[in-house]
Amino acid sequence: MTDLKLFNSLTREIETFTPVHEGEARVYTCGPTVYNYPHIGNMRAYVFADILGRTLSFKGYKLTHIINITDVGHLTDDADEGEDKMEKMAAEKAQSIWDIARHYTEAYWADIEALGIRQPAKWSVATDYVPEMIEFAKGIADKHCYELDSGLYFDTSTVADYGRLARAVSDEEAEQVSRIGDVEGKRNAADFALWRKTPAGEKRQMEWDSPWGPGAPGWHLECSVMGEKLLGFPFDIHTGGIDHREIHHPNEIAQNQAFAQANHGSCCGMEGGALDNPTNSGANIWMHNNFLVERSGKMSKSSGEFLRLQLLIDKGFHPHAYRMMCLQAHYRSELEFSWEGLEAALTRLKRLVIAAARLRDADASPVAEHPKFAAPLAKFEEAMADDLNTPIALTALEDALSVKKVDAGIKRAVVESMDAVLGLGLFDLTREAMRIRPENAEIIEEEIEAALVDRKAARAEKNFAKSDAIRDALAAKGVEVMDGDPLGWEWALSV
RNA sequence: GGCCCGAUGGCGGAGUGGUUACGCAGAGGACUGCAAAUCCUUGCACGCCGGUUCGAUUCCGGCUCGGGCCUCCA
Repeated sequence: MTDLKLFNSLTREIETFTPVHEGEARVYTCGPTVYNYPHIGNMRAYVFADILGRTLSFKGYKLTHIINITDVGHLTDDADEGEDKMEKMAAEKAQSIWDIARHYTEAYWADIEALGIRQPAKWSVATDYVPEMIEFAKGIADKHCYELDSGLYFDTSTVADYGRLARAVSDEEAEQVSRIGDVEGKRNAADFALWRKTPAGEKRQMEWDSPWGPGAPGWHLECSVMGEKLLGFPFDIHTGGIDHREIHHPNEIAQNQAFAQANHGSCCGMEGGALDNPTNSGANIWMHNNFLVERSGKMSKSSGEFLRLQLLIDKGFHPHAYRMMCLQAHYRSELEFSWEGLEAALTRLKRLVIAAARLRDADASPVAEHPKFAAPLAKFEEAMADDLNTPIALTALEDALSVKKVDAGIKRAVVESMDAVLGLGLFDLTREAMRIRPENAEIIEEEIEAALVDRKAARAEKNFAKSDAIRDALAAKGVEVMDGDPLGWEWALSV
């Protein structure tokens, strides 16, 4: 089998995947902060992580995948002060912060399921790990941290190669032009809080006691702690959105370096914990998916249409159309979102489902070495092994489906094996299920079926004027009639 | 101001030092009462200026334009 090659953001190079533990793959994915609904741009990260996990499984590795749920700790505005996002939303909604977290976690999980994303081994919830975070912070506090009125801060000058992941330049080299008011007393502009003290006289909904007083953990601590607790240092792959490459992950790496120095005397075997050896970062490979963008700029929750997955469904799109859209682009490329593009993805998906349906009655045979499938299978494997090149893998799938004069059982087995990696669910989807009623549809299915009965009668009498009138009337309400198709009719999407 | 990325046909989007994927849309055909759906076939592109090279869309430099990050964000 072809070696799996993955792009490591830390080295900025394609590397061959070599597991830390023989036959295993341990993956940590930065998950959502559950203070609001996820938009479809957020979800690209989890489609990507899912594809990575499926590929590792396909390659035969025993996968342990962790996705965290951040239900504490992120602020609304500047680096270390300002309102907590969670607390702010709780106040706005006049709900308990815990209710807010549960509500948005469930909304996120609904999207995960709708997109056919496999369940991770564990959803790790940040607030379940606060004692461990405090222990972690205590362990590195002496050598790497200092205390200010607002919290416990990490001194980024105490670890080697700070900011390597982001290709950041150090304070001395760069004229820091900060757009934010800095926290008084910080030793380096990049220093960040491990523990945020609750201001005197205030009481937060979420706060814990600590050696530094009551407060809440800093935003970067949870991932270091949960990664180490659940997967061990070093683990194999850490994923997240490309935005994490600049701040969150460099800080996480700095914490990991400090942790390893404190616990092992050196960082995972390397003196000084230099990042020339990625192992010292806590994970061997750091992977980042690029953004989904739209003409108006980055996905936004505050301006314009809030692009939730549910909005796509309300407009008549099956959620897997969005998955298809993601798969058509490489995860490291920006992907342009448009409704037209989503329609194109839906059409492509429908045609694949139709092709798969023709194999539905065939029993999947073992994927015997069949000469006609050798090329598509090889193309598929090479594409996925080449840093998860799903756009090419998709064409291999289509190549396999278009092989002529071949046993359907074998074809089904080949297609299933590919779809297990891409996760489109071709044999579980039906065209009927993909015929989603747009929220603004002016007609219900019963009326359509009734009209089609009348139309059929008119056609039998060769009263084409009448049958065409019925068809036009349906078309006016967004229904497309398809005589030669078993499905009979379809919503004509227009967004 | 600093760091970084991108520019491929109508749209989306791969990839490559020499024959330039694929999808959607378009065109033609089969099928249909006519359409639609489906199937088959198919036209169309590598931002600009230099350089390296026998040869560049692909490598290098410059330019223009666009975008991201430097503040929580997938």
